[in-house]
Amino acid sequence: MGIEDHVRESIAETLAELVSRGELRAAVTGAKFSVERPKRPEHGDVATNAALAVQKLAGRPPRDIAALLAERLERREDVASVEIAGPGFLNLRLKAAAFQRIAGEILRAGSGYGRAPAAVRGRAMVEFVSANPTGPLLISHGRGAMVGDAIAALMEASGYHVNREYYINDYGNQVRLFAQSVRAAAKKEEAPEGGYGGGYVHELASYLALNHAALLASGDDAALSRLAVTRMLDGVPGSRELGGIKNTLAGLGVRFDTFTSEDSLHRWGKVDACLDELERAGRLETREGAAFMKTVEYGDDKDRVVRKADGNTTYFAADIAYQVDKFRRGYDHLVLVLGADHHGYEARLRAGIRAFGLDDRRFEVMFFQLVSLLRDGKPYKMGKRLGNLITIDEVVDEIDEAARRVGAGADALRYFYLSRHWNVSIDIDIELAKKATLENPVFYLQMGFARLCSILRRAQEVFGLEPPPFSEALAERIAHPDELAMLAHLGRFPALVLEAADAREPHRILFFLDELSKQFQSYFTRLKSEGDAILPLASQMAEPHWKDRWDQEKSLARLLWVRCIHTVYRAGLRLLGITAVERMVPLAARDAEATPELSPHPTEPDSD
RNA sequence: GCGCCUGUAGCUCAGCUGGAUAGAGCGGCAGCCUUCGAAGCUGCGGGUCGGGGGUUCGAAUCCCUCCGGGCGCGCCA
Repeated sequence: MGIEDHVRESIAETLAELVSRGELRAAVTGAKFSVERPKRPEHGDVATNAALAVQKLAGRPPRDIAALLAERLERREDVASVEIAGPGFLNLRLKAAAFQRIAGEILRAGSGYGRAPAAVRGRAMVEFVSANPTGPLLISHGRGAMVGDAIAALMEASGYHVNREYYINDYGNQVRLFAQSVRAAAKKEEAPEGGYGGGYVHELASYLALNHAALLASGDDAALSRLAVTRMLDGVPGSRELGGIKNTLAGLGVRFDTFTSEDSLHRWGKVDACLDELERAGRLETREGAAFMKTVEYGDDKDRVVRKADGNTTYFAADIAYQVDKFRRGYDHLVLVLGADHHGYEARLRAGIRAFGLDDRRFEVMFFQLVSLLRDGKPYKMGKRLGNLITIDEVVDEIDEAARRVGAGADALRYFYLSRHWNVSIDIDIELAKKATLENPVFYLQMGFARLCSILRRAQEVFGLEPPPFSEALAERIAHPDELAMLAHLGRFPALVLEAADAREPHRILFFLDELSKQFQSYFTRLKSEGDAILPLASQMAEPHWKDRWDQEKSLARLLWVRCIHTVYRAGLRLLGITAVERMVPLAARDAEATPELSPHPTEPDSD
């Protein structure tokens, strides 16, 4: 439990005491109030508006209530002093023990710190990406992938059982057109009207010409489109340009539990069954030969066609069948991550769900805004493979190469995609993402973690010291104001994970880590300017009898504290899916021309 | 025209679901540091929170209205 939660509990108890003594009305016990770490140090370690928040329920002036609360709070174990400020704020100063206790909580929980017990909040499905399998993943799909994955991870950490699903749009006109485009390319003909062009179509065509010539010649569109879709998803052997959507996603660290095919919904008769059900319920109406679903009755702005005059069902019909099927598969909660250009869909989907008597409060749609790429502040221009469209693979490869690390591109994209709320549009500058300098926030964040690792490594290698287990005696030596402030920050992590999960806002975790990183850097510099250090410096060890002057207990206490930061830092990075790099590439090696090949950097096993 | 998103420092964005003198990064200026790991640290300057009205002890946050930007409004998927 973080500092704020402890204090909140104390205040709630104190309010209850005051009620039982007849000082306040009973109504105040349920009141909401804020407890926060104030921005200004003169407002104490924690501040609360409790007296202001309950004034109406109590029917007394806030400063009177504040005085009652202050008098009693001051007697509590962790509280050093209480001050009444302004209209009735309470500013509390806490004893060091309140902060030190957090270290014990972190070390006891280890890598599970901040995670709720598994699967206590029910089953959720997060559907994301679901890009048409008629082309490689583009840069804007990447945002959906990262946002969806991070939201799924957050929901898991907050106690949901989460299933990650990709819906494959492998039915209907688009895939038929795709197959026809591939066949045309194989014959060196123009793509059909509204069909697909681009280098990858030709590459796929020549692969099929070599390996499936008969099928190409057959005129069997259905079989050809099934094969073409499979190759788009799984890739064409030996082709980087057609590496496959699933491999692109794997390279981004995004894994799906299930892939559901639209075509299979049709084959299993789920779409027809869904329409029959609507028909029987009187939700359909035939107009000019087409079947309309009366979605207006459920809040849509116009009725929608579900079966066209030619007898074919629409995409919308399949989508309703799909959402309903998700609920029937037993999910309590559906999350759908879509690009902003799909927002027109929400009302009709919601209407469809309600038409089936399902509670659409259990259906959530998140529309992420679009992404544009820059190079040195100017619009990105690269290969003409897809005209102006940029694939994720291209960008990932370029960053991996610059950093000489497989995974660097994925980390950079994760960072930039998750560093902003998903409802604002973003620009990503690929030149910035490639830099190994302070300007690049991804580098800063990963370096911060590597430095913590390095301190722990040095402790072990030079001094044979492991971070010790938690003990109160040792924790009492964690006394530097910056150290205590950082413990308070770390203690907020579990509550933050819950807040971020419930708000579906991964960027909060990222901001937390940036702040953590900055705090440590600031501490580290300050410590040095105070002539202090976590471990003896090389210059000190050069002096005779240096060991006699070394306060080893203090070093141990600080190692314990560093271990806490390390634990939370790693947990945060893992939630975001950013690699916790234990050692950065040495600059010398980076500059050397001798090591052109890319290799993943060895990381130590997770020992939290 | 209607619907969704959005407008906060020169730029890019946070702002803990209504709290105190609105924050961070980058950029600018002034000092300091030269390393337990290389991202340095500290301070300063920078704001009608798009405009106007309302709700209340209190509004960047909630409501109304106007203005600007993005996206969407197919018997396409």
